[in-house]
Amino acid sequence: MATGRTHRPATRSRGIPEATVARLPLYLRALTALSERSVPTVSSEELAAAAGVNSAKLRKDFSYLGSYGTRGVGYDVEYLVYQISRELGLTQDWPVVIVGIGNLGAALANYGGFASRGFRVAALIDADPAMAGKPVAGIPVQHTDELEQIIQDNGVSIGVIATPAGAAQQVCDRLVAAGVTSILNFAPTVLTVPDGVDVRKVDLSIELQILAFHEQRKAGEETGQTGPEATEGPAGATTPPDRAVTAATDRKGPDGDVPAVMPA
Amino acid sequence: MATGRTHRPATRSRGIPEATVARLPLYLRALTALSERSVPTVSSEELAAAAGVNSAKLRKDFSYLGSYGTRGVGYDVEYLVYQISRELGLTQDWPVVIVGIGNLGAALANYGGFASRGFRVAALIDADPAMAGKPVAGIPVQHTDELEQIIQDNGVSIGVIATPAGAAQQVCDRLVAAGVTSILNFAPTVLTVPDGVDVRKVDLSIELQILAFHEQRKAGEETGQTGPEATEGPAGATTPPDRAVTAATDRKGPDGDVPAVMPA
DNA sequence: GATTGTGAAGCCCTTCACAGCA
DNA sequence: TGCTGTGAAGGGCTTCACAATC
Repeated sequence: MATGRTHRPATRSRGIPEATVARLPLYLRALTALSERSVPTVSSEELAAAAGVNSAKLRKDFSYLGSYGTRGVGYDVEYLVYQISRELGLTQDWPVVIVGIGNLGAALANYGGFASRGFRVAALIDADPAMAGKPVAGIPVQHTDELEQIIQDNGVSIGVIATPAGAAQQVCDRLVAAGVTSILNFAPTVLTVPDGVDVRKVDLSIELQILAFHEQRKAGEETGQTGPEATEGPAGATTPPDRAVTAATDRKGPDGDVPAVMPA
Repeated sequence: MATGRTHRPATRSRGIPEATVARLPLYLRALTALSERSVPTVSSEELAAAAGVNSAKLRKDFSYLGSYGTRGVGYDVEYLVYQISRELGLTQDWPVVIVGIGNLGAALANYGGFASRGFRVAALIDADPAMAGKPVAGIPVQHTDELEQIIQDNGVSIGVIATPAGAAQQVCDRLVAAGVTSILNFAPTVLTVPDGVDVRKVDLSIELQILAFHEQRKAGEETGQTGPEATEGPAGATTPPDRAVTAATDRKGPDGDVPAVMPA
């Protein structure tokens, strides 16, 4: 998963666990696909397979929403689509602004998955005056100066930040001051927000780094190595820290088997 | 955070918890920033603040890597940067291919965060013949026909899928058959892969849906409502399911207090 | 007979609080 | 004295397994 969690410890609103909330969109997508194929009912086993989870988890998740299934039969697809949509708040219209219309911002503006889920791109905002008026995904880009006005005029409560890291906090502050209370952050920065504002973060390079970790592990297993400790010291590393090769003491890895260099 | 977890139950490689692995990139980014400002040492408290976590968690995380700090002093920034980089496997070069060069694929190709972390975009691949040869982010796009050859020639083990949902599984199969063992999936589909292949998923619309859930909750609290149950029935909903308004039985929400309609 | 809904058990992760060390 | 490293406690999520229900 991309990363992001809120600063607040997990509101756990009305008893629905965060982990369950995070899976509801998955179920919804699988159900929508079934609905389009006019499938009337589905069992927890089938739906779980389509959503990529196990069936016990799915049933437990649904139990937090209520008793929406029929024993011996399964779940009514249309009914469940509606219940989940309602629970997620997708039965209402959510105007969204995207700030930072670079490659990523444009990709987001063009992303069909938003409109089909009750999200409406109310405005695209960029700091570059040259962008102003240029249409992206059929929507003219507006200048950052108008940010506050746009938020208020459209009653926007969700903002998407796709600016460079350096501008993110400032944009965030302005969004929050103007009334936005939920932020989806694509900039590689930790945003500071007041209580009551939710931030979720999507970090492209973090996901790759997690994959690299496991990939490295696989390579090690193949050759009988136990892990990165096997490649000892900074020699051959792409970023050897010079300060690290000064004093040497007995530093231990978690297995206590590999001495390493120590900082001065 | 984006979502994605692997199908396999959490490799927990060499005793480092998944949750810790997922935070290492955050620490690394914060440390890199300190390093650029030539800060020599940092305490768990300071670093935790910069990374957006609490200090106990950070110390616990680092304890899985080894004893890399100095009591009474803190952590040596350069040394820690190196240790974490090594643990994540970033001291080696990871050639990556991006498949699907639409808006998102182009954004990814241009994303600086990759190159600076040991990831090298080895090739851009697209199914559209008209794209072939066109440079994106300075790299000429190649046609899907050459996928297998590219993977093998470059020893690629990590693939990024940024195609439409319909093409994702097929691309995934070909990547895996050609030798890719880690996949970062941006397409809104559940990918099926053989054992030994890791998949992480980043889903843009899912993140927004999770925000909408909490946003709705906030709105409910303000007006004294308890939650979505307060708006009863499909009336006024954007997607009212017709099948849902036929038979009515005593359906209960989790609090057992709100009757709802039921499928036929 | 089939499938849901759910207590109970187990696991993993977070947080606490303090011993250990520089 | 100050800060790390970590056992222990606590909490949340997943999984099991079966009673309840159609």
